[in-house]
Amino acid sequence: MGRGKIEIKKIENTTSRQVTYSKRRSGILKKARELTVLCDAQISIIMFSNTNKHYEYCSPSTDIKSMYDRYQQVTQTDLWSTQYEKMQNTLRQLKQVNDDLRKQIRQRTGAELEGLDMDKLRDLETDLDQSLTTVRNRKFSYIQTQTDTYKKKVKSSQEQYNTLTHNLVALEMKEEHPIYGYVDNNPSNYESALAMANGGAHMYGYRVLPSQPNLHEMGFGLHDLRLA
Amino acid sequence: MGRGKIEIKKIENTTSRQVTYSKRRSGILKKARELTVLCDAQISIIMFSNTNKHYEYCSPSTDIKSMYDRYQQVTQTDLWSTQYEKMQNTLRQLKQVNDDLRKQIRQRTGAELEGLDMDKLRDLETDLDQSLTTVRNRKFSYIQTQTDTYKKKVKSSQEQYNTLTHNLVALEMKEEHPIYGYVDNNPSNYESALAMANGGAHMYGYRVLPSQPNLHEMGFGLHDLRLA
DNA sequence: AGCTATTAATAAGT
DNA sequence: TACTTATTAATAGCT
Repeated sequence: MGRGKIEIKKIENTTSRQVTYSKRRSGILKKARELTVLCDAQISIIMFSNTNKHYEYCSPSTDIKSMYDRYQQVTQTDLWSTQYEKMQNTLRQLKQVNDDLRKQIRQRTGAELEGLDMDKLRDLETDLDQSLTTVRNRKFSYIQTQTDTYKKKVKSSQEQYNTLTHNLVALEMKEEHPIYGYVDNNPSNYESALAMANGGAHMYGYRVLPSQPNLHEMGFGLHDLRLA
Repeated sequence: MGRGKIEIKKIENTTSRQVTYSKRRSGILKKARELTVLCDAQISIIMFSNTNKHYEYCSPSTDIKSMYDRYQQVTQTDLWSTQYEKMQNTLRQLKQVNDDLRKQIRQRTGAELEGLDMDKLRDLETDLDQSLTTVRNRKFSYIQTQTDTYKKKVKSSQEQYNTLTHNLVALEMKEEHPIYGYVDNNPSNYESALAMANGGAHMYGYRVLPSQPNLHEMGFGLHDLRLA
């Protein structure tokens, strides 16, 4: 079809090749469009010229990715969709686990108890009770640690104070003319300094709960918070 | 090009459509082959007929997947990798959330408390305490419902018993020759029958916990389990 | 699946 | 790149 018959082999003349590429390319795309309409088919075409320009056609009722996915499904070549579906499964499972965990938490906060029978309610109660005990123990152990730390800090502070005072006195004695007036070498404000260092009871985040039966047993009642 | 010109619209006659599909399909594939050779191009074609049969063409120097990969590189459209990466992100996030939820649960059971400061410990304690109260309330409400049900069952049973006894007596009176001996029309074993129906305290899954301060406040102490 | 009249595509030229 | 046209190729309708 043309002014002469041509042999089907690579056109060596670059210009001719490009012209032919352009013409025949639009020819194919037109044919593809026509076939799509005439026969209700779905066609995806991707073309690269040897100059790396690309052209494509895809039937309007679909898109390139769908065509490729569908192709893989049909041909069982499964280059990508297995992995894709595996991921989707994992995703579904993770979401399920997520929901389960959330429900567990909700039940642990006392919500959604409707589905639980007596045995499960009892187990949950026991569990929560034990957990509460553990958390309380932890809290009091935390308080004790903090208390010990503050005790040490106060002691260290007093030692430092004593040393400084001692040195100051020694210095004054040596220079034989006191610079500063009277210095309280054995301060009676020890107790109040201690209280400040402790920062008051609120520093331990202590809060009176409706029921704290362990408070006494643990030996950490409010009156015990003062340092020995 | 044919015995007559045709309009480009869907061919309604199924046979004609399939014939035309077949002819034009091979036409396109031939054109694609020719273009590949003539112009040193690379072409990938995937076609689906409306009967779901698929045909493809791909230039011999490449393959379909490469073509689609190259296409998405060139067009920056990222056919699948965006989706793929999105999924991987979602997956990572879900895993993280699950881990967090698990940690939350572990902390609610009193484990892994090391990272919590005083404020958080106190909050957790308060929370657990409230949850425990809720679960206990639920348990006791469960017990009450069960108790009510049993009460009704026992009453209904007694009414039935009364009716039967009454009928039996009436029957005996009518026939004037008692078949069975003395019948307890007003049984004194009501209380014990009730106890049996209750199945004893263990039926409620009642268990004495180390501390149950709410037991009394709720008015459902052990001594209250007997039916009024 | 073939046949062939007819239309469509296109090679070469402008 | 676009238009023209002689020529070949594709194919519609038929068998």
